[in-house]
Amino acid sequence: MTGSGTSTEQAFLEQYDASRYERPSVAVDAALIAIRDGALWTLLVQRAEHPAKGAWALPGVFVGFTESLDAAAARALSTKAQLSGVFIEQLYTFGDPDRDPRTRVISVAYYALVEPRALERSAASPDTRLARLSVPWLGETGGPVDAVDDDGTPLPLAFDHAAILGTAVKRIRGKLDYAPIGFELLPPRFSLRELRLVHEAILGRQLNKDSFRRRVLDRGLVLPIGERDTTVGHRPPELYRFAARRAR
Amino acid sequence: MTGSGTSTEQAFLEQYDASRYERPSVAVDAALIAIRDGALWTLLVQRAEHPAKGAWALPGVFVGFTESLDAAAARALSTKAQLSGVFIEQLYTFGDPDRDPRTRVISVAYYALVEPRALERSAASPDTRLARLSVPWLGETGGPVDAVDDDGTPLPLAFDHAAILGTAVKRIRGKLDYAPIGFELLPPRFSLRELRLVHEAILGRQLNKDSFRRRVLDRGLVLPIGERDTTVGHRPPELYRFAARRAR
DNA sequence: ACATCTTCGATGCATTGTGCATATATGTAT
DNA sequence: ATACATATATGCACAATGCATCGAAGATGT
Repeated sequence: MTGSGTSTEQAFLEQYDASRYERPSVAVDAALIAIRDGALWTLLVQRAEHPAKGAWALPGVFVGFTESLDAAAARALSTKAQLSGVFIEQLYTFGDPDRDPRTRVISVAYYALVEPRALERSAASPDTRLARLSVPWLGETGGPVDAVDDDGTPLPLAFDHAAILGTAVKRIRGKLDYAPIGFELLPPRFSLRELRLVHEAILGRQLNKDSFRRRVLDRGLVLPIGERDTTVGHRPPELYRFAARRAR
Repeated sequence: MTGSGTSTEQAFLEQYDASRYERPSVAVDAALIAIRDGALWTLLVQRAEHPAKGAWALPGVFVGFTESLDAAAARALSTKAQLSGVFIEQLYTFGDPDRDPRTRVISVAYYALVEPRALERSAASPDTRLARLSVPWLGETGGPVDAVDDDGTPLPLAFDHAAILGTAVKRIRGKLDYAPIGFELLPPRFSLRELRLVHEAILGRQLNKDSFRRRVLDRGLVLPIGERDTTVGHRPPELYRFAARRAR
């Protein structure tokens, strides 16, 4: 039945052995997204070792042998960014054989939505930095994005992390149409203007003020809490809270 | 600098060694989706070996060490279903540590849209079968789906493949709202009724006939080719072709 | 005190997309 | 010839949206 050296068996073994016995490494990388000053920001970690030494990378870890992917992503956030309890979701898996020069590393990318203050706190150590994202495409075209330091200097990104960040931006833009995102990016109390600015930063374009107000209110996504923000320098806006936490 | 046995280094090594030296296997599994008789169908392969011997599985292969994920998915389609040149896209990565009883196997799942005739041809061998999908949830709720044989008998699915298929259905339903899917599931010439039945099968609900016609025509997604289908047993409908191939 | 500026929040109107009903057209089946 | 099924076009009601207008409510400058 088996053992006779036919050419079909040879072909089978050639193909099967290569994939079975030389296993790729599997990592998770997390694109942490926050919104501040009308722009998208992410958290980057400077690489201390080769390859891409000195370049800036997404926080990531290798997946433990008995660890789920979600748990590995949570561990990356907790060990590399001192963050926990944030919205996080699997994004896409990047598996170009040449994406890491050391060896074959397949990266299961995640994205997380974080309040800007929490992200600022996690960028305390000197090898981590908040970077502003510069998205060179409109809508959901897709493609890599650039990272720029607080003072405007570009931050070179390691591996294919520019593509990972671009995929995250594309995903978030797409989800905004039907999912109540933005909820994870704001404090518990916010004005409709703040919510709209979050949406505009994500989409990279301006939105109609009145349509946005009507849509959000008519759909019952937010509820007024009966207070106003008296710190704004103009007519104080009503403050709202999210009606129901979804998407988690 | 290094080598002094501090507890932090111990903790670091414990965490790093486990993930680095005992690597998970990485596979791709493909959910092939076709539409026939107003229902969703997929191609399943009966497992000849343990584990889950006799159960039905998605066509899949282990990822070669120097092989990209997309190439592995194409190889799964070509070697297990004799299919090539179809629309295929990465879906989600399933990494539950216990999803495969043999060892840790992380599966990068893909979904593909196939014309029903092509899928029928690929289900020729006795260990492959076309299965009808029974989706027990509405809209984009999500969750596992069941597979039923041609004659109505349920087909037990191996591993977490019911969840993979459910994720594929959910993804396709979501994409239908804004992407010109359905184009990969129909022959080059089709009537608006056939296109609508494809959409209804994907969404699992009926659509308004006139709204569908207007929307498709107004958006210029399809173009009349000036011929009619005279084989239908009623007034012959105009035949259309897709205006532009997108989504690939 | 007063004008000016900014944003808030409400209202009206035109446009567009959609669900639904109606009417006619054009084939097959009996 | 008649019934039946679907195609195709049109009209109407309703909802969502973009856009413009208007008054309200705060801060700031003179």
